[in-house]
Amino acid sequence: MRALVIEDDPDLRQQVVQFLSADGFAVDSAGDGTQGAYMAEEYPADVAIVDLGLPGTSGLEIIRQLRKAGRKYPVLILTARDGWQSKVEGLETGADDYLVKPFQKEELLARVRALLRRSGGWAQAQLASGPYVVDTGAKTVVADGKPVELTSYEFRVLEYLLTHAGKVISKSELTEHLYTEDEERDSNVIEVFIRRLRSKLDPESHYNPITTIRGAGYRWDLPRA
Amino acid sequence: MRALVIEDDPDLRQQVVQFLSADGFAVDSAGDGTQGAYMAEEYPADVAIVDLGLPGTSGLEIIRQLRKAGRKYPVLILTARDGWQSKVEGLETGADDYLVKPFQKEELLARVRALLRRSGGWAQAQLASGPYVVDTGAKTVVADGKPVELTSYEFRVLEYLLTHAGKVISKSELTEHLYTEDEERDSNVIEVFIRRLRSKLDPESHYNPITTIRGAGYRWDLPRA
DNA sequence: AAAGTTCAGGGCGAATTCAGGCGCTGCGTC
DNA sequence: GACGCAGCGCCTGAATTCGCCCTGAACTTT
Repeated sequence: MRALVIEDDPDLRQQVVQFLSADGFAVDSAGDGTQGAYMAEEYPADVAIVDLGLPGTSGLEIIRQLRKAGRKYPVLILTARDGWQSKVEGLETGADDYLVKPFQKEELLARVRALLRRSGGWAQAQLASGPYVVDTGAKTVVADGKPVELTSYEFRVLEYLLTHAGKVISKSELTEHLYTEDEERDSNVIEVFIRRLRSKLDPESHYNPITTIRGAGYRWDLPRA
Repeated sequence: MRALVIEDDPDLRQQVVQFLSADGFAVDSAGDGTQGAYMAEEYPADVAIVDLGLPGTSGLEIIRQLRKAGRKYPVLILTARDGWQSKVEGLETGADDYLVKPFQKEELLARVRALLRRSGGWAQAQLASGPYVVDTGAKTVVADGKPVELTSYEFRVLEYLLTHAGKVISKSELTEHLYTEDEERDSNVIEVFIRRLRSKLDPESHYNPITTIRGAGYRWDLPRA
């Protein structure tokens, strides 16, 4: 998952980036509204965290532009305690949730995860599909009741596919959402991760959860519960 | 475990902090409601002890804010004898237990431990998992019926992992909950404690109670009884 | 003296790359 | 329409790289 952080206070921005990275996000960040607005339109993302009190283009303006440009991903806004009334404006403008500063790491992560689940159409922390149960919080996967050990990147690929179940995801889309550096690498990492995922999730080829669409990408084909 | 103490009487506050520290808690404390409310939102904690009769933001208000902000950890309220009716209000507001002043050290610790156990999903004083029995009150550990000698910090690490059995706990989360100073240190203390814990708990590698999830943290993997 | 912390070296698992092979797909020929 | 061929994309197993974590021991603090 790829997140965009727009926050002017360098310390706070640094912290938020750190939290998200540690939780397995690919993170882009901007320190002012102008740069933020640019990134919001240029870069792919799955969620944005935007401070409302920004120099340059205001947070509200960013959200407006972002929605106008057709970006559908959820936006979490950060507000100062005394500026809580602006949150209403923010939510009306198109933000999806808000968090009052100061806040705790766990709180931020919980909200972000909740937004992502909602945007994928889920309400709970555990996602079930076919014989699989994926816990995005605990980062565990269970197949037919038996735990499956996945490495960090394997889990991220699975998570992304599952969040977009039924849709074809291209390899470049996966790369963009899993890695922060947006250099298109000449590599087959994704293919390798797909292979490992398949062999770990379905060693005996009973379900074949991931089908490959030649020339287009991959698709998670099991119905979600 | 990290506790937050909010109490205006300096002597009593000092005492409570002392009790908890001596029992192995990392303790933050505040002398008035305003500061307390701030800390409640700013710092991570596993339990809070709040006096209801506070200057500044009232104790009830703190609990309200705390719950509104999504903090799930248990709250123990302190009430004066003649203000016992306020305890009802407190419990309704979201506190989990109460203690009437004056009280004894043992009573306080017992209640706090009970709350922590309940929040972790247990009802009893002794926690059993695999061949291990951990007594959080007596701070003793038994493996296969034989006592295991742990140092204070080793015990704290074990306790935290066990309380969150099955969940991946990052090194930074451990640091946050074991130490009061929240500076992120460039150090490998946690790794060292993990190592010592492993060698003491399982010298012959029979159970491997703590698995490391590379890049993410550690997880207590034995089922709890 | 015991517990806690730091340090440096090395091991090992995860991430990435590489090279070879297979299978789809489109096109040309019969 | 059938067949064959060529090209590209994907699969796959193994080699290589990279850096996190482990480990033993020295150092510091209580």
